[in-house]
Amino acid sequence: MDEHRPFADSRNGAKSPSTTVASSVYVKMRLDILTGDLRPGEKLRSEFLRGRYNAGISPVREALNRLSTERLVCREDQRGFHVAGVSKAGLVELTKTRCWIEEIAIRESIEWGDDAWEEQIVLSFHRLSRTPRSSEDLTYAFNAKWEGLHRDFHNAIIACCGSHWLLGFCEQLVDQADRYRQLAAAVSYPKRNERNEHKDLMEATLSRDADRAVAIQCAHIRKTADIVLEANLSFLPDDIDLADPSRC
Amino acid sequence: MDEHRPFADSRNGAKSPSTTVASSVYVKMRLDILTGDLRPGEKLRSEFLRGRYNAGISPVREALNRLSTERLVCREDQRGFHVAGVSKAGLVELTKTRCWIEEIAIRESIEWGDDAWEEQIVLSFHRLSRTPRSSEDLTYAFNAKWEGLHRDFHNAIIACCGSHWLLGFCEQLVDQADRYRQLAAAVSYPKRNERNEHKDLMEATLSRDADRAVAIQCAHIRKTADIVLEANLSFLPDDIDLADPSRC
DNA sequence: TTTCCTATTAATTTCCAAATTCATTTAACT
DNA sequence: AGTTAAATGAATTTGGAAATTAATAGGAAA
Repeated sequence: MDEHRPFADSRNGAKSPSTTVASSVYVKMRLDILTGDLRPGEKLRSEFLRGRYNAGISPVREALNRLSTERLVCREDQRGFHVAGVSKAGLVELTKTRCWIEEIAIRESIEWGDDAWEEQIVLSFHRLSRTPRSSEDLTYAFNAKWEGLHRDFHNAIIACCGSHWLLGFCEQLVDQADRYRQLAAAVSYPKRNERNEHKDLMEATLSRDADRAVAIQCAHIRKTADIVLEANLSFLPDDIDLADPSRC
Repeated sequence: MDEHRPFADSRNGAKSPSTTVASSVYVKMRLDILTGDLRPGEKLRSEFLRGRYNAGISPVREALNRLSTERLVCREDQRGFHVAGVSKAGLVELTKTRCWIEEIAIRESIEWGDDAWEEQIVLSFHRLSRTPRSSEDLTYAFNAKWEGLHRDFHNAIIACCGSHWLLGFCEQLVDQADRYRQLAAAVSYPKRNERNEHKDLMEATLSRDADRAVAIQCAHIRKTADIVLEANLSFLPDDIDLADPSRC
């Protein structure tokens, strides 16, 4: 119960959509999982979360239940909740699926995108390219602003695919991929020139060259995965351990 | 608290995974939404659900939160829950997306499927073909057994696609499509010979003719959608009403 | 009539304590 | 020793009451 209802504006008829504690916990916990602040496989005890997010048990459980159906949290009846686990095999499967789904989204978006769509891509690329990847200069530190703009850019590309379902699937897969990306961000930084990759993607998209845009995007996705795989992270198992409750 | 924990088997080491009230409500409510027993757009008040499922508020809310992230229920902070709405435009978008996703799943599954996969397809087709579409003879009545076997058959086809994500997406889209199908089931029954459609799909799949299998499956999906659209159901709006809270 | 404000009612959300279930240890027995 | 059973402790799950918020109705002012 900290910053709940920061401003209850009731002057004009525009109803201010006040949020709930459950939703606020949901957003925070989701972010903590994506950044790896809550580590893969970690047990999520209600008392611990109660303290961490300064909320009661009910809103905490509501958030956990929401996250469990998006596969960020895994639930076992009568045995509570875990952060979903990760594995090399899982990353390979995820990467493969992302390439399939994003290919459709890009092709459709390029076919149906209009002027406003093009402008949004240019704009979001500009904003992204002016923001540093890391919030520190020499070492890697999570930069929430860059992360947000990065998502905006990739979302702008596929925005006109014509299916809310497809957009939702892409987002869910990006969420999952982000968890792996954060695991290796420190290792890979600053080996990579992501700006050029994004620039190429933008140019191919704006010139409506679907084949090339798809190729660039898939290479982009695979490269990120390869960096994680080649980092040989000790805490990343080859496959999902079926005895592990965080397998999901 | 009716049939909770039907048998608490603790003889052998194999831990019997006892379920929770929340999960039981979740399953029941999900089914009620898929069959249309809880109608699209309907408000879901906690008191009403409390009575309907004979449970406390906490498990009911946990079920609602789970369903809301799978887009079967739509949630508005401080304003409660609705069954997700339906519309003609929504059905068109859903159908388009299903064709995209299932095409990938079928092609991959045909590429990677083994002997056991083929046998499972034959088996599930056999079971499906021996089960009546309707649980009554002349008029349509929901037949849970047929619905289950129907899902099993289509799942068997794509089972070897190699991606749990893709399988999950297919299932989510089938869930949504089922809601539309039930809306028009009474109207379309018994106009259609679904058995032949399934037979053709099975044969194309077993002969590893991916192009044909995809064509049949997409036609299958589109035909179902067309029946719903052409039924001109009075309660099916053209587009989603943005003022309607059940829009999601 | 319309708009705005207030009082009232209804519904949602949250906290918390009791009930249930799981995990671990200890004891008893073969 | 090894296995089974009971006992203890810890964690999850649940029901309901209290707090918060939205929706509604009624009345005053423009």
